Amino acid sequence: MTTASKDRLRLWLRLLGLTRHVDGHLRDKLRLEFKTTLPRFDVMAALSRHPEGLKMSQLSGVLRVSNGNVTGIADRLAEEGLVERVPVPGDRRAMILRLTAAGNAEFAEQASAHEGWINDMLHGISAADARQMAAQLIAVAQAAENKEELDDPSHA
Amino acid sequence: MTTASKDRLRLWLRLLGLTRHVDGHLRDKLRLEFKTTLPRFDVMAALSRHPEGLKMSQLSGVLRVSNGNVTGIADRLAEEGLVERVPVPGDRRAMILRLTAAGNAEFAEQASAHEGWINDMLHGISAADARQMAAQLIAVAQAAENKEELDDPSHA
DNA sequence: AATAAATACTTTAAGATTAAAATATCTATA
DNA sequence: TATAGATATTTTAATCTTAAAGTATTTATT
Repeated sequence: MTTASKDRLRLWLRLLGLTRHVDGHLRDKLRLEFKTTLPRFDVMAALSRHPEGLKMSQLSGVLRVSNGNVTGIADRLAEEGLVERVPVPGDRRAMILRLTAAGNAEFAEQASAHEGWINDMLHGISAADARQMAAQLIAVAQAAENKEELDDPSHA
Repeated sequence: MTTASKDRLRLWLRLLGLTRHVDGHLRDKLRLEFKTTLPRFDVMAALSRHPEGLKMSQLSGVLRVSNGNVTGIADRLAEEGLVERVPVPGDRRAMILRLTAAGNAEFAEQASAHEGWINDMLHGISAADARQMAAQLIAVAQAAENKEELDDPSHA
């Protein structure tokens, strides 16, 4: 292919390498320090942003994972008393998932540690550089999404 | 925490968001166009860079995944005749995994498509910007790794 | 040579993930 | 009011993933 194509491929491999590295470190930390996993953390983080809870389908939408996936994670979190399923008045098909008091307390500790781990790992980047790179990544992501709309107008 | 810490956290979330987006798209494409998966592609890509083959342990080292993980993927690729296990002369514990002729041919097609998909998705970035960002990411990754050595000198 | 320790790989158990099928319920239409 | 279609969730089957345990073989020590 073109050299531009190779440059973009190399960028992707760097992006993937760094993300996997940080991601793996976060998983290790969550396992060792909190006996939990990143998917569980992600579910609790989403619920934490919505104290009134989220319907299962909203949750899988926010997290961009399948419905069935959330079912299993919610089951295990509920077993431990960290989340609870609440019926939705007026719609017996739906269930709202929300953090329990215990879940809220547990997540507060995890979230604080999580921010600290990332701050440690990315400490080599100044705040200004972090903001600049984040802005650049937004532009990249938008370019990627625009491309997909051209390919598949159903998402437009 | 500090605002710098929040800036780094936001950068991480952007990085993760873009990576997951591209990653998901690649998985979809591999499934729909080649009836395969990213882990299988990764194994074949590693073997493609080593035509003489790799020992199972070398392969899991290169891919940074567990030994048992590679066993299962190799089993399925071998069933389809894309890779083969070759005994290592002088060490009956070890096995070398390498692409078959069919595996080589199949991977050549997949790799070419793969580069094209990434080029399409990242088309919004100029070649120069791609090189610049890749360099920046290398610096970030190195900073992250140096930090870990300070924490855990066993990796030094 | 015998045995202890290390190495290479596979197996197992548990969770994560998806697509597709199955259930249950709701909504709209005939 | 039937009933057909849509929606919300769970279940199922397959793959991926890891840590830990298990098997086989090699290497080092006594």
